[in-house]
Amino acid sequence: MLLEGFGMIREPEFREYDAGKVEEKVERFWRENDIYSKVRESRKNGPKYYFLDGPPYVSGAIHLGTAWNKIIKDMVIRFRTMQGYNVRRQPGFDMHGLPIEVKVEQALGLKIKKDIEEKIGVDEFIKKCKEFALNNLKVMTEQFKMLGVWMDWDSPYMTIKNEYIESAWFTLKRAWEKGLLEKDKRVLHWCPRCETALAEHEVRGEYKIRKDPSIYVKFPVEGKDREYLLIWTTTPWTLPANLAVTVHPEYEYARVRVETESGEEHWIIAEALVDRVLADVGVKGEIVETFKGEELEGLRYIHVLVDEYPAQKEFREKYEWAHRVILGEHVTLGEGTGLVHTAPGHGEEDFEIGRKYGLPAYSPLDDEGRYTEGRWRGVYVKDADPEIIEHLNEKGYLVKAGEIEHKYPHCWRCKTPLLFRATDQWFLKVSKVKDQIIRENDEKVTWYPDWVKIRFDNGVRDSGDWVISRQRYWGVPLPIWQADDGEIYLVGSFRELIELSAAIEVNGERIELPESYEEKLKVIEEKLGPEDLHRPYVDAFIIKVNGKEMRRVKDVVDVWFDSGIASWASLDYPRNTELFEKLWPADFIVEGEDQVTKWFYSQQAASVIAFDTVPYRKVAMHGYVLDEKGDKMSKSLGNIIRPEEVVQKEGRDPFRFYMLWATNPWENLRFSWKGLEQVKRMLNILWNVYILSATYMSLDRFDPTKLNPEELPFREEDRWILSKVNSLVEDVGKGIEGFYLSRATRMMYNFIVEDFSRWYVRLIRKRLWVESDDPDKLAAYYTLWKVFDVLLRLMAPFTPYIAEEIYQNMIRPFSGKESVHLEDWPAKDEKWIDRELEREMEVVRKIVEAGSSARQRAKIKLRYPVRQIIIETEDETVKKAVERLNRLLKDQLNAKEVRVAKVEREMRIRPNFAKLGPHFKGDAKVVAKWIEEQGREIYEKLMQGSIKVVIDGREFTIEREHIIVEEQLPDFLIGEEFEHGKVFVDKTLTRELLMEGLTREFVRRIQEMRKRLDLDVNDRIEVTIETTDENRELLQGAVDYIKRETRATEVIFSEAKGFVVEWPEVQAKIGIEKVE
RNA sequence: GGGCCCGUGGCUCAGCCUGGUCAGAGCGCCCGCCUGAUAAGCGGGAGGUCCGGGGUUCGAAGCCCCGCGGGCCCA
Repeated sequence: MLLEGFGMIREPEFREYDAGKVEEKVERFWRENDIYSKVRESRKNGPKYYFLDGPPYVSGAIHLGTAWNKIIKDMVIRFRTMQGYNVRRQPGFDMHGLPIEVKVEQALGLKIKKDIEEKIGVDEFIKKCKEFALNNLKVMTEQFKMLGVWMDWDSPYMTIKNEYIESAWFTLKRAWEKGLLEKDKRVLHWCPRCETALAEHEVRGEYKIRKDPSIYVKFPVEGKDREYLLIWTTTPWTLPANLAVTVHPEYEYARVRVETESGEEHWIIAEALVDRVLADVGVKGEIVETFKGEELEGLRYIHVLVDEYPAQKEFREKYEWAHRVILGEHVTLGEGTGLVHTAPGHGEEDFEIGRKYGLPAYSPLDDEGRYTEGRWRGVYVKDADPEIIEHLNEKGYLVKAGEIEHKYPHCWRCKTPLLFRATDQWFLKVSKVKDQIIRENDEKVTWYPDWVKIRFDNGVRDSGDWVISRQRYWGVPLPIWQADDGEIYLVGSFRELIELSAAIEVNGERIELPESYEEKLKVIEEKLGPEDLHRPYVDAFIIKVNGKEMRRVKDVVDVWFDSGIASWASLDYPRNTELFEKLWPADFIVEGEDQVTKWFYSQQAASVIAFDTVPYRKVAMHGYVLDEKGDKMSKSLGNIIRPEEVVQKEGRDPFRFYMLWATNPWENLRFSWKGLEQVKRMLNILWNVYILSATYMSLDRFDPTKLNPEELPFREEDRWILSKVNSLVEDVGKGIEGFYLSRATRMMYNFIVEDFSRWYVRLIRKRLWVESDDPDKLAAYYTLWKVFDVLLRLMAPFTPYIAEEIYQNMIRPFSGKESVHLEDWPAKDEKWIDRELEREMEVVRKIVEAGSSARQRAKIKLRYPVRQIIIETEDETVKKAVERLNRLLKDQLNAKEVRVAKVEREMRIRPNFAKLGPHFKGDAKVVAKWIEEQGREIYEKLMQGSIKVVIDGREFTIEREHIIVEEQLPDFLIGEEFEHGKVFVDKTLTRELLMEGLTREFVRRIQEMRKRLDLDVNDRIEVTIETTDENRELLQGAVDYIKRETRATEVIFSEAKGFVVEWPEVQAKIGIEKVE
């Protein structure tokens, strides 16, 4: 049975490119035919390619940045798949953490942390968090699908799964066994309202302008009369915890004699800041002496609140370095006095430097930010600020109190100003494996672009230990069990937990567990429920190790640790080992630039701790998406553009291509609707070429499989575009491989617009109009078809929909593949590549461009032929091009003749600096000046060979290339320069040329009129023309031609009849009438 | 304060690694062309201190140094 329309190209379904319609249709096709599964299946036996998705946080909505990220990933995945790899393409989601807790708290109307345990209960709270996370995952999945991203959406990795949490436990246990997990005291951001430590990343971006006190305080130097260290601070409340003053060892410091209200005093200030500080506090003074900061080390001062804080007395006695000047490189001269008030319990740098000098991290605050001792005991620290200032004033230590507006970190959730506070936390001792991380990274990881590696290494070098404990609920529970005597045990798996468990505590009731594993499990399931490694389930377990009972430390793990272990946790390792052994490490990851010191880092840190090596081989970085003006998109600016909006307005393909085209991927992308418009136009042009091709091919029932390309009479332009498309294969491949994505897309863009549509189609148009099965036409068809065959495969990873739609009609009938996405990535076909031809065609285009420009200046429309066009050139390629591609030149320039020749003319001689420079070096200017003074005779001499001249008493040899010749043209020529010479258009209009041009003017207008009447191509007409005698005379000889071209039975010069249009441009009235 | 990146016509970006072809493209603007892809397509033109200042060089958008502005990260 013969199926109509099967096995051949059909009339396209949509005449116009409507991205939405095309995409909807293709989406349906994929779904109904299960193309995605077929693609996966088809590469099942290919070499492994482990792509690892950086898990987006399940915040609920993706933004343009997330979209960009996934678009890049999808493009790479599709590309690698077409290359034959069996790509792991599992998406992931980051689902734990404080952001979700906060959302849930808000939804439940909880105000403070205690509410969670007291009002709702941890169990219920966790349930809600989980619900929330899963729900957002669903929403986001739909959004990603909407972008045409082909990943395994049915089986994403989720950080909340038991297997995943167990993987975290395993990793932490490894760390413990290697001595890389420790409990320690650290200074961290602390929210006094939420009552938890906050991670760095939670504080990031939460620095808000705030008014704070700005005070200068003088610390009396011990044993000196009226001599003080001058310090400046914006946090008076930290003064009770002051333990030292830090100066920079290298800076110059000055002892300044000042006149105060209470008399003459000496202040110590950084020399560079003396003027500014004195002006600021409004005191006159002069420098008495200067010295290096290091000379101040050890100088003791009297603590200004020592009476109010008795603990300070003890410190003074117990610690050698308490209340002394110490040295620190972190001191700057940007603000303050160059002497930094140092409270190790309240500042990160203070803590570090304090530790170096053996000072305690004194931090007399409770969880809610109130002093636990001293004069202001029970007072919230920020409330104490004014009281402390007043008190210092009374004691005479206050030099000046003012206010300052500066950036200060706030809790992103409740907007409370954060405090720095020393607390006990758990750390991964990354500092011990830093060198190993850098070594492994340098050895095994390729970075795109390469300089990101430098940024990364610097980041690693600067990083400290990793605080992984959080005093919260929704996270991986820290698998640390502790006995009353402090002994610690790390549980590495669920099984181990069960094995070690002695009892569980449910609702305050202790239930002893039986001995055997199976029985235990049964009891646990009965009393506690099925395995769920979250709180509060795990909190219930009391384990017995070394004969001691242990309970879990209540903390959860920093959510960044979750994603850090993704490369093995997503493979369910170690609960299942198969995938891990097959796939690990990941071949490729790609994320935004903020991840350099986050996910790129957390992964390497966790991996080196667990496996002594890094978990990925190739890593690429992309930038941020900004708005058109370069501003960040934010709610407050109201400039947010949602991906859905873009997809809906412009379509998925334009969006995708645009995002991979707009800028180098590692730079920030300024999202612009106009740019998107441009990409759409490109796709529209491609579509038009498709419509054109498919329309003709379907009419002719073109079948490339019935042709033998060896026998087709390809013309130069055919061979040229085939060469070009094969070169494109190479360029695009290289672009993707090197992560020069915009290079790849720009190459494609350029090919489609410039080469394929603007040039190739333009050149072959007339060949397509031939009606019979002309081999010349078939060669053009075949060429068009072949270009599509290659081009569509190149485009498939970028614009999967339009590529598919065109493929289905143009290629599938002959390829035996159901989808373009089942095709292999094209291989460059060397035998088609002809660089010489490409160069020559380039020359032709330049000549046509220059010729058109000359024509335009001569005011000769393209419709009017010109007698001749002369190319003047020395370039061999140009000469060959003009010869070989003469037909094209004549055709495109509408010239009777195109040839290479010399044009006689007047000359002016100028020096050629580009050549003079390298030859004469320092003397170039002298020689140039000399040349400028010469006339045309030097040119003639140089045509004979080099000449020797003496300038300023020195001899120089001058060559032809050292001069540039400018010329005066004969009047009938009009010239235009191009890259390798000049193009001259002969303006001479003969009667014949005029006749031809005018005839075409009339034909065109008659055609236009036919179209306005909506006549069928086969309808015959009668033409009547009223025009000037001159025109009539010219047209008389072309009547037959006009009749043929316009399908007219008669062309009569008389009163215009029927449908009449006046054409003032050609001084004529034309009438046409349909002949029945 | 430190590290890395970016700064080219009104706008978005190429070019910079491998110094010399008058500094390129698209959008926008102005002027034309084409009309058998046509509510599309094409050509031409105007428009630039290549962030600023030094330096290297016969010659710098490009290499080096110092600034300025922006981004990310770290302090």
